[in-house]
Amino acid sequence: MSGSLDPHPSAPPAATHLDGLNESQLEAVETTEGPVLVLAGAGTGKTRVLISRLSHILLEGKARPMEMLAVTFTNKAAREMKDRVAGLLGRPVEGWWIGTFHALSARILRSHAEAVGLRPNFTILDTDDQERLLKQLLEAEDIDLKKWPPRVVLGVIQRWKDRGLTPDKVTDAEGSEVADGKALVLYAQYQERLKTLNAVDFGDLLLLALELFQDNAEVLDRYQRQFRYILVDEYQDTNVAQYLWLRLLARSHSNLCCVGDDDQSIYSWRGAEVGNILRFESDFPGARIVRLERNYRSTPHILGAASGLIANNQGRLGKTLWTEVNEGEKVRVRGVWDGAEEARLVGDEIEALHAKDHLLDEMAVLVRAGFQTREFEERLITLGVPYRIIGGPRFYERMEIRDAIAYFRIIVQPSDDLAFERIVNVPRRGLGAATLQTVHRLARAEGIPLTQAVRRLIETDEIRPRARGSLARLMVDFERWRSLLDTMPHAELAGLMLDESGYTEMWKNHKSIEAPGRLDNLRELVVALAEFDTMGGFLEHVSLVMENDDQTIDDKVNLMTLHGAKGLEFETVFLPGWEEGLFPYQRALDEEGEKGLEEERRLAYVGLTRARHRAIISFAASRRIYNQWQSALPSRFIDELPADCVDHTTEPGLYGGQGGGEDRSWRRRQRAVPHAIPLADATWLAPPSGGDENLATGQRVFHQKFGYGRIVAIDGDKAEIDFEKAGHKKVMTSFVTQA
DNA sequence: CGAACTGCATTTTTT
DNA sequence: ATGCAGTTCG
Repeated sequence: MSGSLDPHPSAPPAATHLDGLNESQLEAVETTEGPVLVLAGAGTGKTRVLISRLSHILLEGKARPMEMLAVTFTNKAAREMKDRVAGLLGRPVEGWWIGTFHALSARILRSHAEAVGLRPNFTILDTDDQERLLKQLLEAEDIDLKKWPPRVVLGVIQRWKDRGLTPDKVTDAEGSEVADGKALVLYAQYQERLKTLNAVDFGDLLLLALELFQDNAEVLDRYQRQFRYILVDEYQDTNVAQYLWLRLLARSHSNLCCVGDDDQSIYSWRGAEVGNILRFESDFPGARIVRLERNYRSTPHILGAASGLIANNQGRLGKTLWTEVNEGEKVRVRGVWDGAEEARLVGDEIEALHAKDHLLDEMAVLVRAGFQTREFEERLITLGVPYRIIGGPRFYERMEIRDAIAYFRIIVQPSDDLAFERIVNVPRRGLGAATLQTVHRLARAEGIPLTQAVRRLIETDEIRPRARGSLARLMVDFERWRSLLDTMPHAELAGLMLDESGYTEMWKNHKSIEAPGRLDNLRELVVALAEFDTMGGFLEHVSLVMENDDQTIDDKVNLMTLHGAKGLEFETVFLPGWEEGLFPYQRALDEEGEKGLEEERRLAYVGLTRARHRAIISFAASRRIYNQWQSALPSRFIDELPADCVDHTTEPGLYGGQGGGEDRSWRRRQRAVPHAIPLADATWLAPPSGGDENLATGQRVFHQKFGYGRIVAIDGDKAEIDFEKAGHKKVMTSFVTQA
């Protein structure tokens, strides 16, 4: 999925689906039979190949759309593929199987739910549900939640699932030190609970599909016959379960085309196995390997720097990227004193480029970790340069959306205990821990869903009359809503539920700056719902597909993590924070050793290869982390960049060096006397305080984050401001400008 | 039941 | 520093 931000400007437009492809691209497209591994280096036109290949198979009449399976990792990539094939063919493609591993698995499982012990309306749990469920199990096992937080144990279970291991396949020794040695028991219990809840988690989608194929020869046979051509994008990101899934489906004909780049494998921490791509040839005998090495994106210096860097990794399949372009700037490497100065440097460069009519959209600041964006945000706000942050919380992860969805879920699937627990006392219905415990006890004793337990309890006087009344009313509501499911349009029903339950009311009465936004989100949710045929279909969409769609097309600087930048490209890329400990990240080194280092290096490679014309790397001598000043050494990755591709300068005057190509005197000194400088005093280098000195009470001002407002009071460098949209806030005066 | 307090960690992220 | 989560107190 090459740059939704900029689709290959240098590749010539194609008149037909094969026009303009180079020799190896053509080979990748035309080798339709048998296993093919396309090693697609960064910027080598991978997306074009994918699109052309799919079109080619369709146009050659080798398969109908429904006989083609195209697997991606993200919904975004799937959508892009769909759209671009449609664009190439000049018509939408109906009925083909394109989607993420998870979405495709879910689709298959819905048709064969009974075969794996589920009912077809099974729920797909989100992370929040999973953690709450596991927490209950941990508590029941008397495990210290401080020592073993649910998310850690869940992580262990997920890694097992990534490797295709059901509880019966895990060796006892594994995870024996996790959760007092009970990790495996917990895993089994967890799976048990999911079955009872008629629910699956993301890992299960893969695992159960695998189980379905393995245990039901006729089902597997059916899908093997149906999917005559299989295409996989980002193969280096597949985990073991996904690999097994593919291998089963491709077994009969082996018309399997995997596209990927081992040098861009940056997701091992979430189960991806580079080994899958490295082993492709032996896994699929007779496989054809096609290397895409001609780069259409970057200048030779950028490519040279990236290639030189990645050459330090062992066990690569190996590619040599080349380009016909032969001019361009060297990669700039710049040392600065601290993070603030780094932000100033980047900000100034952005302003300078912008002044020369470069689009802000074409510039990106790529950081190792999310918290690093803050310094740049602050600087850009001060400069009044618009920016956007890519990444961050997703729509369906917001509290109000999850709550609303829990209401929908409990209607569609009465046994969804997790949904019930989530909203039983939201809004407040006077149902406290005591009441819920009674409900739980009965449900557990009888092995029945919570709602059913509630139904029984309200017939008795086991619970206090107040709570009993509340629960009775809630049950009546559920029943009524459920009865409307068939007759009322579900968007309407959704709105009705949110109103009648008091949920919208709750946010209307909530006096916080977020409340109006939350109500907006709820409205948006209901609108989105209207586009689906059924409530169930919508829930599937929400759990598998829904994403941030604030794809505003304003001209803004892009701030994101290196991970978030994969697949994108920009004219200018800033790569700050190249310091030992931060990048490569210390923790990756501690936890994964050499493997961790290599993945960090791949991350650096990904970062560099995002740039078309300009890459600017920077590092700071001292950085404040968790309010502690730490001195830092330049990243080892900087040393690994070939000297002739790089223009290494330091701040003139600051370090005694006069800039200029190979000046390393600054580094030598740092190495000689690390930690020698009392860094806590480094604040003298901070930017001159405050922006606008003319601010006064009553003044109307603008703030990048909060919008327009009026100053109520000024206290030193802080001002209290009543914002029109965001409410009352205390902000630094340097962040506001006169409106 | 809700507000205040304390302790704690604090990469990367998709489905 | 900061924010979050879990706990404790009123």
